Amino acid sequence: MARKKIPIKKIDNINARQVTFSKRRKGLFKKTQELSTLCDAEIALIVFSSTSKLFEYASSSMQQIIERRNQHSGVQGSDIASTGKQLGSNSFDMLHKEIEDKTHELCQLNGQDLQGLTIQELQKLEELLQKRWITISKIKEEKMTQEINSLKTKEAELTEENQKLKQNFYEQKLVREQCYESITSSSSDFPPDNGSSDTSLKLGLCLFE
Amino acid sequence: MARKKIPIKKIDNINARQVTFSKRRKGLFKKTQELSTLCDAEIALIVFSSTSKLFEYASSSMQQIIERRNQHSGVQGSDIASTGKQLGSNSFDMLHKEIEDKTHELCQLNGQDLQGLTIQELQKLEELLQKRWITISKIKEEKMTQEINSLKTKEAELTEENQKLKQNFYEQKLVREQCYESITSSSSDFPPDNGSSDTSLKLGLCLFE
DNA sequence: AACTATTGATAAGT
DNA sequence: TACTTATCAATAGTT
Repeated sequence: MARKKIPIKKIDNINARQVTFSKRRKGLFKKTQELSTLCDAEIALIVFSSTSKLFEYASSSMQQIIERRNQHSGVQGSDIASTGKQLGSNSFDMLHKEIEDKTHELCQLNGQDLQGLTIQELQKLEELLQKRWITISKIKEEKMTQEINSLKTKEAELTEENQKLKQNFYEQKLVREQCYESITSSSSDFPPDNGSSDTSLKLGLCLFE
Repeated sequence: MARKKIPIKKIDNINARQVTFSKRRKGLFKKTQELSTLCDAEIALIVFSSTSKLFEYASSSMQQIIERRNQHSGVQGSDIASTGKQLGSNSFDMLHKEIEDKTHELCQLNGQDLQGLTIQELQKLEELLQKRWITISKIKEEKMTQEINSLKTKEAELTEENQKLKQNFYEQKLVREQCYESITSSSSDFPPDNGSSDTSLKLGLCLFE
């Protein structure tokens, strides 16, 4: 764009590269801001220099734009969120399998040369895995909530049953005492039940003593 | 940059805006790729048009770059992730309060003019809230797991207690039958227990019939 | 969408 | 790093 046209490939000379980086970065951020302002677009630009220094621009909030993008990605593509909900209880297994497949696919691609299109594919695969992760996260949460509710219900049922059994036990005790009285005409109490497994033995002895 | 210089402000004419958006977007993406290639930089560009259409470029993986940026941001500022872990059981309350404070701060800032530095501050606040959200998400998950385990333990205890009560009930029944035999010398069986709450009434009638 | 006059960006030099 | 400037690239308005 100036005294000479330069080929678009990595600049070998480190000094020249850093100078170009500074100049072009400045121009890029300016263009980004201009596009955002002129066309009312929401734009995020993240730049890491080869020396790992971070430069960034966001027309609004960086986090907001990233989230919006993630949501956008989630809606597009094979919609797993809705699929997962339709599948119901076995959705976890299906997603688990899908993840394994995609991971396998990812490993295979990593084994090959990472050229042009392959990077794109890797990117898509990674984003796909990301989507699955989000979906699974939601499903996991749903399942945990369901399990908690289920356990709470079970607890309530068991507690109720417990109460009934205790009541029955108490009533049995009363009946038994009446029975005892009818035999011996005595008003002495039964020994208190300690709940151990040899209760019947004690009671038996008591009856025939 | 052409026939006439245009002011950098939102283009009113919708048609002209869309045309400019197309042209400048194309240029921006080209410049982005060029910078990435020439200077070996890792770059992510996210563009939402005013009609909410998404355009994006990432020199490697979008998710990877976003995560790298988050890590970069995460290192800076007051590290809450580690703070949250240190706080332990009452961390939820502390974080809850912190969020309320930050939200309040955010509302105050929104009330003011959104000029230069204020947007930066808003951005930082939003990112701070995001960090809190992640921390809370983890804590919530921990709590859910704890509750599930607690309920499972409770269930086991109740089931055990239930078993004992049932055994006691059965043994009581045996004793009662022996008692009945000792009065009437009859071998007729008791009616089977259906576990309902009026069992005692039936048993009572049975005893005195 | 294509054209082109004009402005903008920048590579090389200082 | 900043400034200059010759050149190339981007694009606003037009067709």
